[in-house]
Amino acid sequence: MTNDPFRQELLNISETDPAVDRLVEQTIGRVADKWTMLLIEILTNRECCRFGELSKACEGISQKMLTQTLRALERDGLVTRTVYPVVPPKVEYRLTDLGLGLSKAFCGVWIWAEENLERVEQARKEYVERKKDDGTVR
Amino acid sequence: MTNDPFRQELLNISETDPAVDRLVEQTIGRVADKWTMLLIEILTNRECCRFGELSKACEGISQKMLTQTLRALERDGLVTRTVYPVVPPKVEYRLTDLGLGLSKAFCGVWIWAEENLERVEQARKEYVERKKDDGTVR
DNA sequence: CAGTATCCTATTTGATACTG
DNA sequence: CAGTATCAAATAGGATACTG
Repeated sequence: MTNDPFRQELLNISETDPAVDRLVEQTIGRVADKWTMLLIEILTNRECCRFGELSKACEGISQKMLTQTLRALERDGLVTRTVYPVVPPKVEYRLTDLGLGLSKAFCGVWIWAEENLERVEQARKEYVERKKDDGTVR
Repeated sequence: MTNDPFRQELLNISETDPAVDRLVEQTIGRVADKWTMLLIEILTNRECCRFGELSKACEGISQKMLTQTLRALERDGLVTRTVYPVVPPKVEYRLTDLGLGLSKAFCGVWIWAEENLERVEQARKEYVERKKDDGTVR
C-alpha cells in the first residue's frame, strides 16, 4: 500500500519549511470555499459575466455573499472587475490568468465530486445504518 | 482567448442536468474546507494516524473541530476509524480508496497554492494600494 | 488516550430596505 | 443595474471540565 503509485505521486507536495506551509494553508483557506469554486467555474464557462448574470447562474447565493466573494476574488487577483460608466451601471467580471490557473486546479475536484457522488451518498447511508444498529463502534 | 487550451480543457466539466449540478455542489460544499483538506493531506503523507498525532500535525485545530471533521470524513467514506480495545484507548485513522482519490484531486489545488502564493499576496498589496489612492474604481 | 458535554463568543449568512 | 447598509439568525469555533 505504501508503494501505491497514487500515494507516491502525492508525497512530494508537502513543504519542508513550516512557515511556507502556513502560507499555503492560508491561501487554501481563502480559496477553498463553495461560492469561490462555483463562481470560478461559472466564469470559466462564460468567460465574462455581469453581476446580474452571476447572481442568476450562482443559484442560492445572496446578493451580499456574491458581492463579498467577488470582492475577495478581485482583491486576490483572480478576477478583474470592469465598470462601464453608463446608466444604468454595467459591471463585468472575468477571470485573470491567475484565476484561470486556479480554475484548472479546481477541475480535478469537480471531476472527483461528479464521479464519486454516489459513493459518498452510499457511505453516508451506511454510516447512518450502522449508528442505528447502534453502539458496537467496531 | 476563447481558444485558450486551458479553457477548452475546462469546458466539458459542467453537467447538463441541473439536479446533478446541485448534488455536485453539495458534495463540493462538504469537502472543500480547510480542515478537511489539511487532514486529508496529513493522512496522505502519514498513511495512518492516531487522534493525538493528527492533533499535533494539524496545527491550530481545536479538539472539537478535529473530532467533528474526522466524524464527517468517516461518515462520507473518506477515512476509516479503527478502535483498538486496549487501555488506554487507541484509535487509528486512515484514508479509504475514496479518500485517496479525493486527495489526488486536491493535489492540484495545493500545488497551485504553493506556486501562486506570492502572486496572490502581490495582488492583495496592489489592491490595498489602489484603495488608498482611492476611489477611481477604474 | 480519545474523546463527550457544556457554555460562550465570533464569524458567517440571509433578509430587507435603501441608493447612485 | 449593481451595489451598500443594517439587523437578525444561524453556524462555526474555542475554552474548559469531565469520562470510559
